[in-house]
Amino acid sequence: MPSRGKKRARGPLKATKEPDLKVAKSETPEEGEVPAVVKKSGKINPGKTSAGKASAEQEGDKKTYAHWLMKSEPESRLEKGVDVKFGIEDLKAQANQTACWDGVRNYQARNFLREMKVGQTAFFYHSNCKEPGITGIIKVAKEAYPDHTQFEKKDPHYDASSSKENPKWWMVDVQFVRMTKRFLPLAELKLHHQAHKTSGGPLKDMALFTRQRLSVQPLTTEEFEFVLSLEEEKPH
DNA sequence: GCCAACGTTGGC
DNA sequence: GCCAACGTTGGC
Repeated sequence: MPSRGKKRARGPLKATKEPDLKVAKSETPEEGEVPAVVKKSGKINPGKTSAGKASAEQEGDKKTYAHWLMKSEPESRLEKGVDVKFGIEDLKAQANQTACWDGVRNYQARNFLREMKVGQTAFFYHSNCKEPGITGIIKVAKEAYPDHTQFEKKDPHYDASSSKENPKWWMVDVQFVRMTKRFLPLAELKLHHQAHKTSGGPLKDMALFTRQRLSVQPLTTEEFEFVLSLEEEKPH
């Protein structure tokens, strides 16, 4: 498997301690949630209901997702002396066209990784590059398990504060499914997002724009299908 | 390369 | 527990 090119790190390499279950902040390890989307049942949380994020959906359960968007950098960039480049071509080059999605160091993204189920599909998004956008489709090949790179001192994503007994960071395996029929540029997606904000269209709340720096994000079925439908359209 | 957005850290 | 300083993400 891949032990080379890796996805992007994201996040603090130094986090000191896991805020475990303390506050209901959205990135709290176990309770992280997507503010824009829904809240969990009335268990923990509150403290301060507030915040206006009134959450949608009902009170009962946490919203679940079947589609995702995962960002990775297709162009070389050194992080602590290690190249973190991992574009879709790099995924295709792996045995079985499968790789582990290591290096995620953001609690909210980590929590989404843990929600993923085998067989679910995700868009492979190229970030921090000449042409940012969606380039292909991948699927979850293995559910979340501890990210080994957090224990490797040489790895750019090493985290001294984590332990094997209680790993802080997780990853999934993903497998290449296909390239999108055409590259779907960020700029084009953004045009739709903007238009949908007024028209109420499917991309009005897309996480790519509302949760800007999140490297692993969920899509609703409506969002996923709308984006897929763009494959058939003319480039914008 | 610049820099806005935003998550994390740590002083108080 | 607030919040300013700091560091990272990632488009442009």
